[in-house]
Amino acid sequence: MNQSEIAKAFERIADLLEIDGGDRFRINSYRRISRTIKDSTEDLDALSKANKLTTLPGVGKGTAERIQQFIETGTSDVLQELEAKLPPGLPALLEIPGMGPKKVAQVHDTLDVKSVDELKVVIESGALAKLPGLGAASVKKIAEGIAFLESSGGRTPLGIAWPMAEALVEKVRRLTGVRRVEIAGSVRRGKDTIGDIDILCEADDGEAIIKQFVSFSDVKRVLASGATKGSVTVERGNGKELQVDLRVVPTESFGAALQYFTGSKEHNVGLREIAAKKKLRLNEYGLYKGEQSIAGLREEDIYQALDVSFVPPELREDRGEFDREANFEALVTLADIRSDLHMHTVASDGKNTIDEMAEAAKALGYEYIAICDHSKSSTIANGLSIERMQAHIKAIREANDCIDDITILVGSECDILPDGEMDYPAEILAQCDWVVASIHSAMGSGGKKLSATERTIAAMENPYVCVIGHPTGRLINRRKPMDMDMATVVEAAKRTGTMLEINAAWQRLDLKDGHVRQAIAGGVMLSINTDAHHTQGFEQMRYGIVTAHRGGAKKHDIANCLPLEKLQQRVAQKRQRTTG
DNA sequence: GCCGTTTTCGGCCCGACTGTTTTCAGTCG
Repeated sequence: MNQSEIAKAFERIADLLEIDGGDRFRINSYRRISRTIKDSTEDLDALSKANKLTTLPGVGKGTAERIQQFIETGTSDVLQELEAKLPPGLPALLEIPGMGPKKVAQVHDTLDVKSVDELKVVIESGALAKLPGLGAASVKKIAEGIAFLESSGGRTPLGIAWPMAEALVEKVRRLTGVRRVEIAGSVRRGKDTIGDIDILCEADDGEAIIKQFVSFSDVKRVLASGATKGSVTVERGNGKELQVDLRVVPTESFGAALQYFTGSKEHNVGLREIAAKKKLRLNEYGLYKGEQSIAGLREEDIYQALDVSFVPPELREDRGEFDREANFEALVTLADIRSDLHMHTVASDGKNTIDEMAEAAKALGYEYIAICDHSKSSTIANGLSIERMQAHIKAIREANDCIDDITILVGSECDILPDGEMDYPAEILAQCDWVVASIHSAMGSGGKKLSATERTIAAMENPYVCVIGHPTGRLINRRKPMDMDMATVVEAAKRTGTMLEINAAWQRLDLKDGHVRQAIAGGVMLSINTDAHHTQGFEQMRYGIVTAHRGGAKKHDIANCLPLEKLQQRVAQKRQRTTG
């Protein structure tokens, strides 16, 4: 059983235990353990063998034994007991808005409902509405919950949700009486996928604002409409719906409310525990000593009053951000970015010319860029044959000679072939200033071929390979990451002096946040690139930046924050080291 | 289940909303 499977197993234990009416603190403990395992960058197997599992926060003797059991046997006594008692489809019922553990247990115990489909049947037959404590309104809510679940299509990619949130913020900002509007929730935290959009608004007459909000033209359904909170769904494409919550608060609570509604829930629990230890109470209206508010106007004031560092939104996930020595001040910013080191032109599958890409990059204030068109094996992407590549190299050099104030580097996004060889011979790669090596084919390679990890390491051994492009190959909601041993990849990257890419395209965000953390901990340099296929593609840099933030990346961890000469030195160093 | 500069046992975050009740349990964030 791998790490993420074990994390899911603990989540399942928690779900089943909750339906079974178990102790809520014990349930909470299992959920916390699931998250700890999911987020852990340490190798669970190694920790287990070294008897060091209990060094993980929230993991005691009992859990350590259970983890060991999962690793060795793929299950555990606790899980087996619960699964023997409750049908496997029950936890899925918890996903339905309006259905909690108590109602799930109730429909199972009284109506023998074991799945979402069986729940639909008892809704239709009217049996559900006859249960004690469940009236027509509750049943309607559950039916709508099922409909929403089926139409929502899971979580929304950040690249869709963020622009939508910005557009909604602008609409709210124009309403009369609105003083301030901010995006909160997981969009503000820059998570790669979003459950719903949260917007916070400062105004006096909440009811009037909410009324206008729920009647916006793009609203499909109104879920709630009160004096301080409105909840609606909007279309997000393909007939899918996305929930949007708007909350209206007074000036003196805006900071506290922004902190509260930004979350994450786990971060907030941690912060409130810190408050409780100081005999203070923290809620969405402020930080209170008895009845007296001691902070609430600004978000920063809350953290300061609790004597912890102000935590950037992207790092509010209860992953150790309250540590005393945490230093968030130097996190990389968009202004630190001097270049984009992965982009395509019309030579392969891009939409713009070398000149157009360079001019657009210059307009963004970049100092240098690397043109990285596809190599010969990427035939679908119109990859360049050796002859075309030779001509392309010449064209890039000429374009560079004709433009001022920006340097255009000759680059290539060169395929890593199934046998681990590069798609171009050394003579071609040696003519490049910058080589991105990527896997585009045989991603689920099995049989005699090398594993994704082995292919990646083989590429890193090549002296001309500067960076591994979109290392895991995932496409959010569309393609799973390749089965890759990131600890081994990070170690090899460090050893060979190869960088790893944070591909900023919102469909990828690859490396993802946890891997970014892992790479930085391993002393590996990263490069945040947009993989732009047209000039507007450069705008995706911000998705890469927030992903880097979530991994705790500082300016000095990012290659494209370096002055050009420093970057060139690094490239030269690797060539010397591995060739010579 | 875990955990300890108030604790090795008794705690473990906070409030709003909703629906079905007549004082609150369940759900949600």
